Amino acid sequence: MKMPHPKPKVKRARGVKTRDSILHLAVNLASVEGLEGLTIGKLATKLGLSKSGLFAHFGSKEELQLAVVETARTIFAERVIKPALQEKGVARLRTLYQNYIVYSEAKVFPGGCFFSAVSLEFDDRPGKVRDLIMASMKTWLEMLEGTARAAQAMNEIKPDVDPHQLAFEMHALASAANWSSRLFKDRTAFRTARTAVLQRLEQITTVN
Amino acid sequence: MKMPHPKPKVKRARGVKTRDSILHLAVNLASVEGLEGLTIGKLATKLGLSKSGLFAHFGSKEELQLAVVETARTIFAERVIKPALQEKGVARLRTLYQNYIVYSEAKVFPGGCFFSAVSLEFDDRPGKVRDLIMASMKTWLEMLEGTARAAQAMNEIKPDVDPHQLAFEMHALASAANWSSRLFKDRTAFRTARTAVLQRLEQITTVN
DNA sequence: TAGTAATACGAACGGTCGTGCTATTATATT
DNA sequence: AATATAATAGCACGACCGTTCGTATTACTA
Repeated sequence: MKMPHPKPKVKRARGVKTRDSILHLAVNLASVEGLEGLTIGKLATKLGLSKSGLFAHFGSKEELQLAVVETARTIFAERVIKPALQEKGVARLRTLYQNYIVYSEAKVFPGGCFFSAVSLEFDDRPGKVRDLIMASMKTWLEMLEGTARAAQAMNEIKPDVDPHQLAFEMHALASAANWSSRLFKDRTAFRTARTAVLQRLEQITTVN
Repeated sequence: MKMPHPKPKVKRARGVKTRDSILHLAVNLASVEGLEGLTIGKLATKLGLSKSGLFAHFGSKEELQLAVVETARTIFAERVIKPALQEKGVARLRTLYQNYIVYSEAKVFPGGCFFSAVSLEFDDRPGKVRDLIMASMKTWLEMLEGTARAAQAMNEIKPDVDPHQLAFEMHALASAANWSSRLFKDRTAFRTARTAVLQRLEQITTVN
């Protein structure tokens, strides 16, 4: 039985790096032009790669799209969800919302919220990509709803409030801010959306 | 000087009819697959026309897209706005909202709200198509805002309410209902959105 | 009935798409 | 240094895209 040296830290490094650079360009591009607007040739040209070389990293366009959505998911979690987990109760809810607005407004993706852009694009294209987008959005909505429910259990939100309803409204206002800012190229929508949610929360919270 | 007979009622009838049938198919298709997903060849095949014959009606794909948006605009006005004009004050506002929900839920377009589908698709593609979509949505939002303002002038809405803010919120909730119903294929979102708006209106109206 | 527009068709164009094959280069292991 | 393996390039394919052009068909006019 052979007993080789313990595997050195990295076995393969070159491929992972280019793969990452591909995905980061792709996710930015997709937020602007959509997941279907993504083109293997265009990506390759912009990165100074060959079409086939880039293609080999994924094996199919669908796999590329899936990887792009996963990348966006990670970034979203890092930027919006994770920082809010340090808070509790209604403060966490407020922070989640605030983080989403900032994530959209600060152009973490140049085309605004990645998921707003692609979820309407793929809502009628059955397949793995649609499923993954759908699951991502479900996770987000459930995060809002669960947080609201927890805050309610802590008596920070009035008991007659429906957490599902509240989550829906918060998401609606946040999305609309993103939508308005994209279509009309004005940033005032973020403030309008923030005003709406603050007002709504004031009505239903028991603490400030 | 010649004095010809008065022009007969219709000079050209054949072309207009096929053009209409093209546009009605195209607007339905576009609500599902987007304006860029529209393909002249696909349209022609589905209608039993030749690609070039269909193309001749518009001269370019952009012109086709513009005509499609105009068609959608007309249908939207007919279905959502026009019937509400018989009402006044806050009743008109309620009817506008209700009509939008029904328009989305009843699948006037098979892909849900046409403008929700295409406005995010074209928000980063400068050109006449984007401008037309933008103008359409602006008209809609101003319709909501103007109606709210009029209702306020009639003392049916409390004076401290910002009509712009209210219009934004109503549109946000309506869009989110459309979005949720499309992505998750569930119809409960329409009820959730309706609940939210009714509740909101109850807070700020002075009449029932 | 002849002539003239309006419509529609068929074939072809240059381009770009995703994808497969084969060769070549760069890295890692022996 | 030799070799195995992973990463990238080159090239070609069939399909479909929007668009053009010349021609045939249809309908209206004179």
